[in-house]
Amino acid sequence: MPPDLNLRVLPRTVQQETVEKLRLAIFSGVFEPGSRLIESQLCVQLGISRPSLREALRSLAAERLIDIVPNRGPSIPTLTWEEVTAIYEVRELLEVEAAGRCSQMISAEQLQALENTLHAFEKAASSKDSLARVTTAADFYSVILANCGNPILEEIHRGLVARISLFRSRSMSLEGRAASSLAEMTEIYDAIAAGDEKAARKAAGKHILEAMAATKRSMDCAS
Amino acid sequence: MPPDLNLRVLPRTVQQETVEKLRLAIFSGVFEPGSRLIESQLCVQLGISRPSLREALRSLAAERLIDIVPNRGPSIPTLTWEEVTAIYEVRELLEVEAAGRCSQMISAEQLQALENTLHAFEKAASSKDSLARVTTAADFYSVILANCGNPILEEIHRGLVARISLFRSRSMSLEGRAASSLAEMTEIYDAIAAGDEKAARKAAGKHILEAMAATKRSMDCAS
DNA sequence: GTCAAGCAGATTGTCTGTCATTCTTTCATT
DNA sequence: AATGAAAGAATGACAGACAATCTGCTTGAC
Repeated sequence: MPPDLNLRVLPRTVQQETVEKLRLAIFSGVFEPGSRLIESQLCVQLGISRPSLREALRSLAAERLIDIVPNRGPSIPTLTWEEVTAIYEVRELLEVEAAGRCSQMISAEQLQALENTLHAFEKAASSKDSLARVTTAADFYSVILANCGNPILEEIHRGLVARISLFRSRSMSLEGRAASSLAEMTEIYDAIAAGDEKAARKAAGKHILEAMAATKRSMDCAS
Repeated sequence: MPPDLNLRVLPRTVQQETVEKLRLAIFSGVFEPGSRLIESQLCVQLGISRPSLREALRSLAAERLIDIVPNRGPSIPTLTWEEVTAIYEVRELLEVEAAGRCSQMISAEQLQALENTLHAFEKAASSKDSLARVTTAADFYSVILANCGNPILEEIHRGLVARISLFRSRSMSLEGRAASSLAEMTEIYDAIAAGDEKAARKAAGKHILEAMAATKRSMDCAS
């Protein structure tokens, strides 16, 4: 018998669902950055009690998806360019490593899955659905991170990407960014498919730098 | 006037203090790995109400310092060797990068602070206080991470180190580990003081690998 | 007219108490 | 000895309440 067979059926608690709902809401930009979240309002909107909501908010605060200031309550963080840069820099570290490892150990089946996400992004890139562009691009990374052999790397990467999801959707909407992004991602895929670790790392690094530059352009426009 | 001068006096809430108390308790091994935390017991011990405690527990769960299974409640995670390895591997990524950056940008003042932590560890290494050995070693890294120019790197590193604090204290108690650890840390310090980025990265990488090997030895002993 | 002081409403921090649901353990039965 | 059921324990969730704090607005003074 496998030692840690995880057959336990996890009942979904109100708190859990609330965390996920709010996380999704934050991703999709329902809340303006800097805006405050009023507990009583959220309770009504979500149809839950205050204790359950507050527990969910503490989880999100620990993930850095919201800020909580004592006696002022939760609010959506307003990231500065410095913070966004810092996040991109760590993402670069993680993704380069993950792409390199992935190229050495990915299975044929998972490689096929990676190709599928790439095609999905290709389709989304030529469409007008900006949300689809971001999610399909995220799926592409997810497959890479899931096949790098290090679950911690994956977990931390997911947390970082979540924190800058808004900026990613903005930069992905820039003229021509989706197209060049597709080219860079294809390069990463080709290197991984060829099992070329060095090329995979290089392509992943280049992709992040381009994404960071695009984000900066979009931030300059906005401000 | 500085734009984001942070003068706000942060009132300490019960929830916050509870998180810190519990975090410290987990670090110092008050709870056995795998043991369950009973809400009602903790409430009495900490002198707080259940809602406040539950909020604190959600924060700790998001930090991965405890596990919470629906309808079973919180417990101290039991890390497998695979997970510990994964954490060490990411730590290596982060610390090597941080040491390299630090060597290029640390101020004279902070370099002095780094030297002080090294001396503090030297003193602790020759003593019998195993807790002091771990905390002073952690202080040494903290200074490096605080001076790498990337607060996100620092934040994530802190989170990872927290998750394996128990293992670190165990491995640091191994015969001779403190001494060799001191030698490796001195090497890191010298490279940073000399502004030699390549040497700093190399020394930091070597130190982590040694620490990981020591942890593995201590885990093999225990099991 | 402008600025400061103070007041009222809104919001959060925290607690008590309650109840249903789910686990855990013990005990009895086969 | 293995199975099954029942009692006890613990968690998930809610409602309600009250003090402390913050926010914005009105009032008053210069």
